[in-house]
Amino acid sequence: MSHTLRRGATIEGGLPGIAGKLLGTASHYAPGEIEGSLYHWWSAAHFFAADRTSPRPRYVIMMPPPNVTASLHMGHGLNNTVQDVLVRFERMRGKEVLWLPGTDHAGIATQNVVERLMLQEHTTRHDIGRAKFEARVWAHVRETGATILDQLKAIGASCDWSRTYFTLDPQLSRAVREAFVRLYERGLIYRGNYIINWCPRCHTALSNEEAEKRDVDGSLWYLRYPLASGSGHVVVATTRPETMLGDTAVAVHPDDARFAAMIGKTVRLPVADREVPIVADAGVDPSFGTGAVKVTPAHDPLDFEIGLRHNLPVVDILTPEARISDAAPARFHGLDRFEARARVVAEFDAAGLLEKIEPHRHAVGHCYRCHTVIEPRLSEQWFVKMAPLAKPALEAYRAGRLSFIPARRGDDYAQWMENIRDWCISRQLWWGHRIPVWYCADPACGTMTVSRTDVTACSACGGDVRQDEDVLDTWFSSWLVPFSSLGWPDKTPDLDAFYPGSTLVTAPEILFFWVARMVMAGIEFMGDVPFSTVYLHGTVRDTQHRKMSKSLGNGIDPLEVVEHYGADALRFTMISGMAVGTDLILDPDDLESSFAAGRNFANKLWNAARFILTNVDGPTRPLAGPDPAAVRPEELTLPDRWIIARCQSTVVTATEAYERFRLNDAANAVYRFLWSDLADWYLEQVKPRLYGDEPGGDVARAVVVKTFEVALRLLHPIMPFITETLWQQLPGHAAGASIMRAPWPLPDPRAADPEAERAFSLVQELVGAIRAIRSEYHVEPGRQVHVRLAWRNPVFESEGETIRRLAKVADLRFGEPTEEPGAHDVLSDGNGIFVPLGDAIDIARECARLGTEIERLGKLITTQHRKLANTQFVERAPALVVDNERRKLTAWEEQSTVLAEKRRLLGCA
RNA sequence: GGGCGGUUAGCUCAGUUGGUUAGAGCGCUACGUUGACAUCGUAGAGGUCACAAGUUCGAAUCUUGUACCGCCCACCA
Repeated sequence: MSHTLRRGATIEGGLPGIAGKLLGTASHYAPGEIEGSLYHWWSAAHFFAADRTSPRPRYVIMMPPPNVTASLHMGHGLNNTVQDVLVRFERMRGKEVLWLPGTDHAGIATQNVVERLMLQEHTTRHDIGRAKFEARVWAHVRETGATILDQLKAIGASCDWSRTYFTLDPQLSRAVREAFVRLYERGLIYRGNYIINWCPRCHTALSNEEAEKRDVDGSLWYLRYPLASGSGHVVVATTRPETMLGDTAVAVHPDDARFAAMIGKTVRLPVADREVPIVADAGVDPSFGTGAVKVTPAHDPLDFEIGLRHNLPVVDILTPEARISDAAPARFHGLDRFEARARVVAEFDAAGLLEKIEPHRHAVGHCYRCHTVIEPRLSEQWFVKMAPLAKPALEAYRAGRLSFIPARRGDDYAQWMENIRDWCISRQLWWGHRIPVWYCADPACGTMTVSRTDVTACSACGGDVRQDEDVLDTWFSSWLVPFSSLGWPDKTPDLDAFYPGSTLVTAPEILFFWVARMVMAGIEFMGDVPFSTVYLHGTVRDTQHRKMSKSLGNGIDPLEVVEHYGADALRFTMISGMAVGTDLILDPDDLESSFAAGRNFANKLWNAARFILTNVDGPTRPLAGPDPAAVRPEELTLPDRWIIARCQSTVVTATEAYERFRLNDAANAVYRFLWSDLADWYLEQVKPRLYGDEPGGDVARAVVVKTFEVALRLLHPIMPFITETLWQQLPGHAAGASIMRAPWPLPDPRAADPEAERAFSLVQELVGAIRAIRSEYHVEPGRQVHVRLAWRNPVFESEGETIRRLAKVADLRFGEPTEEPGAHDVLSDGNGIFVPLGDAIDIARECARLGTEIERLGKLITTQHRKLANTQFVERAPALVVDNERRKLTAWEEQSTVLAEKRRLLGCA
């Protein structure tokens, strides 16, 4: 198999700093000395780069672009490790892989960061003006911009860095304008006055998705509005009493008999001292509060609609800072909304108009960037009409062109699409893509020009124009990334080669912000979904299941983990610790408990490789194939056949697990093979042959190297550094080749060998049983014991040497009943084990031990008898199951008989 | 308020169409420096699978209910 280097790159003489390091070195793997130079080599050899001219099938992943000002946290670490695992897997499987990285300009977030910095310098963006502020942000971004991408390299991310993008790049900005203008031309973008989510701290509108709902313990205030006619009143319930300053009506349900007589009358609004009508509107829920609702069209979405239906005036009582505006009585001017709330309530109370206060828990919107309580506020903004975009995006999902892992996330997607609401895309920020709309300066003309290119004169009258002050929602550029990053709207070769992509890997938080919108944009602008599978992985949380965050101080710094444990340990922990649909729980106060396993595993591999390499000199024989030097089947010992079969089954298990995104299963399968099967058993078993004390050393070497090498390939996507390091040391591949581009191991059905697996597992069982007896009776570690087995078993004869060595047995004999004192046990096939221990044996203890075991078996046998005596079971259960149960019973009975006989021989009471 | 998940060993989690004597890693206990590895080896302790009822020859697995935890959605002011 050839390992083609990209773009003619060749690495002369192997890897700098790695070759020759392995042998004769310390017994501890030192990732820090290796990872950097390995990554550099991979990168320099263009192993990460995608070749658009390649005839191979494509595999494309768009990295969720981190915020340009972000620095790496565990969430990024997890997200990008998952992507890297998939990408490395598919690369080895022969796909032409593009993993495209980029950064997001992150409008609000970045602007906030820079504004905070400026605050320390005692200046604000308003002091320096828009142009200078933009320049200031650019300077900041340029300075810190690539930080997070560089940090990703430390965890081994194999992105195609040559194609890295930034959402404010000229090319992507052009795409944004193109998308805006096209949607505008299709009538899907409009401008209008609606109630939007307003963040009083960021001074901008937010989309519905950006308004984070949180349950808050508030109150429901019952306010009495006296009827203007003089006698009587109506009581309204509200969670925001201060908004009554902007009330322009009271509404009741048209069918509500309690208020029928009041409809059409007016109330005298206390505090604000205005007269407002009582109207009937079907939007009112008669069962909530008093059934009468105060109507504040400027500050509530439902009230706004009621206002439209009844032609009510709109009184905006709030400034952009959420202070009371001059639309309210003078004594309220400038009060913060919460101060005003207290003051309004106090005045109602003083006037005897506060009916009651009830505690009330309800959801309140918070800004997703700064967590300030959002104010619903009437405002003129730009919107995208979403229903026409959602329809085909929903159909694509229903038609199976888009699938989710875990599958139930598809329900969330469909539900959101079905209930889609228009997207408010204008933001009152300075950092972002400015809205490509120009207004004629001449009010008499009033023309609005929407343009792909900058406009300097009115398209109608040729007069001066001014551009819309607002910028677009950050997500308006992100949703185009699957194609804008490839050159759209131009028909570039990259776009042709790499759209649509394959898999999208992200956290569920941005399913609606980003994933769903990308699907809509992909279909709208490219005519096809941007990816076919969405893998939504879990969230990184602490042991109390709280999301890791800077503000909570419960974060773990991935780079610190890399420094202390190595990138492979970090990756192994994250991958093996998270199943599909579950979160990743880590303890920030105990890194050792989380990451030691990965480090230890890497170290185990390091030492296994040291051992193998000290005993392998040069190329090994092929295990199969036309090569006349190939190992012939009859040359293989039972342990050889066993480890080859285990290796084969690990290939099948791991491959399927990777394919099904069950990465933890893949990690565990390879872990178990390498540690439990290969290191604990096969390497221990094979030592004499490797040392040259026995014939067949060349076969043993071939088996060891081959199975180890296959396992390294299976593990490479998860632990790329250690696997590459060790793989480089193994014989049998071309100079300059990388495991990164080595072919994925293919399942070979001929390697399956159930007979060998069964036989060797009996050997394992016998060794384990003898060891347990040794341990139980505190036989000195160095001392050899004699072992007698009740009956002859060819496997134990052929593997006698192995058994003697691994269990420290002096001699293994068969069928010699004896009455001397010793310890007894029985194998699952009913074969009895006897270990004579002479004076070391405690007869009473041994009797008790056997008694306990017989009792345990007795219970099983009783249950089993009952089960098999049950005609219902025997008749209804599948024959295979019944047979199996019969076999179990026989085995238990045999074992029990054997143990009972042993007890008799010992003279137990 | 609606929808969806989860609850298995001290901790983090596996357990695929019901057939299990319920597993792994970490942690814990005892012993151990055997010619790869003490970041290791060997052996071991530890679970009425949240609770209750049901379906079935058989339930960790299916159904219903309860409790607790979590996620998503929602204009009852």
